[in-house]
Amino acid sequence: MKQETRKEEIIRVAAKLFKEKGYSAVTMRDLATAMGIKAASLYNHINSKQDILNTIIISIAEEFTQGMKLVQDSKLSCIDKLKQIVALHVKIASENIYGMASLNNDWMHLETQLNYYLSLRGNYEKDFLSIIQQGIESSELKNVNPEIVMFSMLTTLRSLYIWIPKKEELNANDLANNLNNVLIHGINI
Amino acid sequence: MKQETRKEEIIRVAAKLFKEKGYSAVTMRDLATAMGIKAASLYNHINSKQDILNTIIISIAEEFTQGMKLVQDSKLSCIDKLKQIVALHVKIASENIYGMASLNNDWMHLETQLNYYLSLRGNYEKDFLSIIQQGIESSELKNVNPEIVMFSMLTTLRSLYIWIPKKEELNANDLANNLNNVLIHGINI
DNA sequence: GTCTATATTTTGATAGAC
DNA sequence: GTCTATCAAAATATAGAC
Repeated sequence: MKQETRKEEIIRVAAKLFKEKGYSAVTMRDLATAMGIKAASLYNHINSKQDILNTIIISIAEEFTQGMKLVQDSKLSCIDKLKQIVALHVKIASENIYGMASLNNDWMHLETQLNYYLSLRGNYEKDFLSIIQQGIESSELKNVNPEIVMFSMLTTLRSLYIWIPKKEELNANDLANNLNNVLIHGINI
Repeated sequence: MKQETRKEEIIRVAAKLFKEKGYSAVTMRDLATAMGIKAASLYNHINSKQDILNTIIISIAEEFTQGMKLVQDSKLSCIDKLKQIVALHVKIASENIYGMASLNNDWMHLETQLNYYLSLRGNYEKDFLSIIQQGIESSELKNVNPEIVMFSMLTTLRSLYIWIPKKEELNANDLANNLNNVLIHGINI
């Protein structure tokens, strides 16, 4: 278990504040107070507020990109690939509740890294859609609108960070299984 | 067709800017520029930035509350009630793309109206959950986790404002039908 | 209904002492 | 690694002329 550096601690606390009020509404004084120090002291560890946001968002976005690559390279059926994607989201969201909020809500406040983030997101969605389309072609999935399926699954998965903290009694495995049932098999008899 | 007042125009333009950058990141100067006037002139029509947010969010939240009441008072089956809720979200989101963004992302910046908003939202979710639970009891729905079903449906529906503008070729009816299929009947064969 | 001018507060960030 | 002191810019909002 690696010891958390002061810089990492600042980023972790910042992500928590960003989740509660959003990047723009959190001031460096808010962050300093939460750390128990003065605002000026933050700059001994980080370069700027913007740098904190970059670190939070890009690290998670790259984690998703890596996870999607593993799913694609696998020889799984389409439905099993979708289940792997559900598990990927449950895992990342569980481990990074606060960061997921910034990824979802504050990506537009990225500056130098905005285009890089958008390219990662665009590719992720392209790959996701392609899995669904293959499932329809191979008759593994119903002939549904693939974009609506992706939209529905992805918004649910991207919002897990809101919901996981309210349901601490569900472990990651149970949550992923329940989500698979609901998202893939539907809810009617 | 009632003529739009200057105040309504300001609120409409503000909602559009709030959607793009969030409430906190939009300045009164941004809003004034978008209106083609100076910031000070805004205050001839509105009391404060906060008042704009109140108006945007509370009006939509009350619209949802009203719609849910109609669904509850109906004698429809559980699945038909869920379909009515889907249609309600599609309708409100279609008519108020920008306002839905504030409702979803900037409710925490409400001040005097925060508790009122939270009570409306809490009651809405309570009613939604109750419909799902009744469907399970009456065997109209599978024995799924009702909270996961509500979470999945509600996050998808609440995010429609992101997605509708990208799919202008789908009218509200087609979208609602497609969503019903995906959300209720699932996607696998 | 819009303007200029301005008051007041808050913001991100830096310099330099300890 | 933290502090005090401070800067320069930007924020919401008001007053009063036109």
